[in-house]
Amino acid sequence: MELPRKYKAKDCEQRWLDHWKDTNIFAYDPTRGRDETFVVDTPPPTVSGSLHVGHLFSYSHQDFVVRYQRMRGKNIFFPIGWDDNGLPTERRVQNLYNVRCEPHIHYNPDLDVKRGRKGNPTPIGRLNFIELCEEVTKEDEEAFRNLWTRLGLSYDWSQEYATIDAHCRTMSQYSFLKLLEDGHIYQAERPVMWDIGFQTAIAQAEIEDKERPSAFHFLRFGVEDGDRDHIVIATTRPELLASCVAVLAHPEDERYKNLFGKRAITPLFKVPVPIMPDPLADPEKGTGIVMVCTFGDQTDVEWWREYDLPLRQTIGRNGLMMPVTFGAEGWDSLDPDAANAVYTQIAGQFVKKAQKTIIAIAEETEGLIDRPKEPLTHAVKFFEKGDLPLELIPTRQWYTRIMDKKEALTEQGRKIAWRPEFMGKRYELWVEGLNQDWCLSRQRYFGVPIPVWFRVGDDGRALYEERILPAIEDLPVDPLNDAPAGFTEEQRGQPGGFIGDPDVLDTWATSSLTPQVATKWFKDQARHDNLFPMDIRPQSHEIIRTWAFYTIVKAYLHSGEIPWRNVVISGWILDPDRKKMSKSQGNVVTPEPLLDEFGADSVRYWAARARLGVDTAYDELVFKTGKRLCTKLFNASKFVIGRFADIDPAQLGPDKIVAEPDRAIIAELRPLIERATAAFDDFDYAQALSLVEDFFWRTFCDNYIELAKGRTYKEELTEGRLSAASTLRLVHRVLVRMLAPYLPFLTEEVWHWCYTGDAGMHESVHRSPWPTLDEIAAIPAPRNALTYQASVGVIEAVRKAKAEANLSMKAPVSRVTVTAKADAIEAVQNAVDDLKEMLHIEQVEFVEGTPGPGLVAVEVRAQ
RNA sequence: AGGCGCGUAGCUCAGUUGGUUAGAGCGCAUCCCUCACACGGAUGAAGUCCGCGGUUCGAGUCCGCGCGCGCCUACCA
Repeated sequence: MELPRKYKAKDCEQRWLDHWKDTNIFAYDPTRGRDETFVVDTPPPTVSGSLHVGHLFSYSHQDFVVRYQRMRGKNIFFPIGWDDNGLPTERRVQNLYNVRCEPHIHYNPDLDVKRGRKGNPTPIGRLNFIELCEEVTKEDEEAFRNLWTRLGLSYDWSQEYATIDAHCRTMSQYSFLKLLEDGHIYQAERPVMWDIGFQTAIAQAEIEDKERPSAFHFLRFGVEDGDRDHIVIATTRPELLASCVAVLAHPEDERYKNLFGKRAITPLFKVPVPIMPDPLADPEKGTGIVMVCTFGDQTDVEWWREYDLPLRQTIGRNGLMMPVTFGAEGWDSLDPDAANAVYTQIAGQFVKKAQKTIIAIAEETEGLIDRPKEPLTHAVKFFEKGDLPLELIPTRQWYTRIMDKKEALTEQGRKIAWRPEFMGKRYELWVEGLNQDWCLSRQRYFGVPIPVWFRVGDDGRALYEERILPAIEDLPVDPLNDAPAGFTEEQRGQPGGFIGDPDVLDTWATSSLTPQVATKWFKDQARHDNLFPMDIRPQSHEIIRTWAFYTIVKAYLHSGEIPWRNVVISGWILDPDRKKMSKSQGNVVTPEPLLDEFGADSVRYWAARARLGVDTAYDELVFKTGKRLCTKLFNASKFVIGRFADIDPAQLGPDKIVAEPDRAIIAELRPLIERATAAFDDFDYAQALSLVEDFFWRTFCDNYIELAKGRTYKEELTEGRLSAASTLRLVHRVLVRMLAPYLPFLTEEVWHWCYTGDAGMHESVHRSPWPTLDEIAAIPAPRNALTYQASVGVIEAVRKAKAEANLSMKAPVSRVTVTAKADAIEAVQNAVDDLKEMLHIEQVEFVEGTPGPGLVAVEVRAQ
């Protein structure tokens, strides 16, 4: 056999990708039982995001585990999907085509917008917008598919899905209807966390706190019938003054006790509001007395509800101050004209601008500001994808009831094995801190439509209590485009007719169903039952509160089960300064050039070196180390195979391993197999790699091959030569398999040089069995348990002597004296012929004695 | 503010359930072109295992306290 001289990753990668595809070796076999099947719930990456070196990292981690399980004989269910619905895609399309979605515009089948056009955004209809989203999504998916393929991820590509495709829409809508039917979903009109930029409601999981500079403004409020003429209230949001509906202080607060029951008069707007005691008012904060607005924060909402306060909304959905008339119903004022004169100045302004205006007006008004403002920094809630502070805006939204299930959800989390274990804590902490039901509806376009219509009353108004739901077999539906059964499109929006719910579902409403999506759930109940709950969910830690959480919620609500038995958490790739990689910081490393430069195996090696859950600084040296390992494996394999290639395989085998040094190396192999297997069973691929790599390089290449080499050069097929050849073949075949999960391309290449036809092995290394102790059970242990260790002692001593004498390693040595205890002497004697040949020693002398530190003391005399 | 994790050689990190002299890769120094590999090999220098206290015959490993870093959760008067 002619083996290539140098290893070039590129030359073999595409070849094996094609081969694996042709032979379909990664396909799931639905005929096999659950107990012999390993089921993975893969995270569908957001395809509108950029390809990131972190993708290579965490997706490799799944593949190590999966390939190991496959070699353990498991039938692998390893689907992959793409997460494409939602805001990121919408934003990308808006930027790419410079368009704006206007839902009222009709569909234009001939719409032709070009990318990169400058100027004002072109308004286009909803369906056109969705079409563009789908188009972009397709392209993005292709880029991801290419990268995932190049990395050698062993997916069953026939299970591919996209979270916006018809199947996922069906699953997601089915889930919604089921939960609605079971009473877990409800619709309500109430204050909700609202992004004024994207103009949509969002859920608690999408909120991100950011520290922002702000300031306390100390405003004087009037007091009716009081013993004083004013109270001072500290506020960071003076622009909400017009929304003030009450003033609260702690019941025990002596400063304000006597004011409870009286009314305060808001400055500028002169609105009388009640002064009430409430234990939630913190005497330490500000001046200890707080104005309640509709709505400044979550506590305002609670107070508003508890005391049944009026609603005075001033911030609109677009973040502009709404038009308001004082003196009108609900907008009482002691001086409506003055109030309106002030409000007119902020009406229509953006919140932030309105704040400045109000402050300016206040500053000009005599006796309003009590003392200079006090700068401070505080946490402000943002939508994770937005850059404007969230507002609490009363709107009609759909919710999944979860607040009443916190205990049960915590319990579910405890049934799952989190790896590393402490990651389970993050889940529990999140569940503990839940403060609102899951807001499901989004006022967006590219998403799974909420499958609900409402009847329209004779007065032309929507009757939100009179829902029309689709039949399950009609899913997926688009209520804005499809008419419900029994109606015609002409009745849309007409009195006595219907309207479609205009909203789409939170992307997590669909992403939380990836197990059900993959199993096909109610569409193929038998398949679902055979796959669910799944074995593992690999993911990274920042989506514990979203993806893991919501998936656990859905599995619990739908089937009372956990979705998977293990959650396997990958860490993050940080930049070399240990900062998070992000597009905005410009420190993102793109993956393709790395694959080009180092090859997929080397990149995977880099990923494999990181332990589960541990964030890892990006370090190119590790790629180089990976490449070195590949080169070493290539060269060693070429050599090892060359040492026995011309011997009839029938003459080689475990029964031919008779030489003591050979049996010694086999003995070393046992703990390796045991420990690496245990590590892998525990999802600790990094530990397994470290063990295998160390054995391969140090034990096998540096010592054993050198030791046994001499015998393999014998002319005759001596017992010693056959023993060495058999050992090399056996150990090498074990190591290639143990490296296969990490280096799938190179190991497959090497495998095909030699082992594809072996009994008990598979044509592909990736379907061949992971090494077990059974394979070497028949090989007796060496007579002396110290043989390997004592031999290495001699090798190291002689090498050291040669290095210190600046000699070549092949320089001859006339005599070596080994001082050791009797059993170690015997051990060395068992390998002494190999040692002499390897180290070019003429004569070895043994002296029984105490060697000092170590097993053997070695004295070397050069020639 | 609470919770979690981390702190080991110049750098990046291992360290199996507590056990001799704490390891690897990179880097550094010296040497070796040995018929698989110079993308290699040999040898070496280099660590108060963050600090203090405790448990133990024995602690990098277990416990307590402290310091530093990171993350999670909370924090909008």
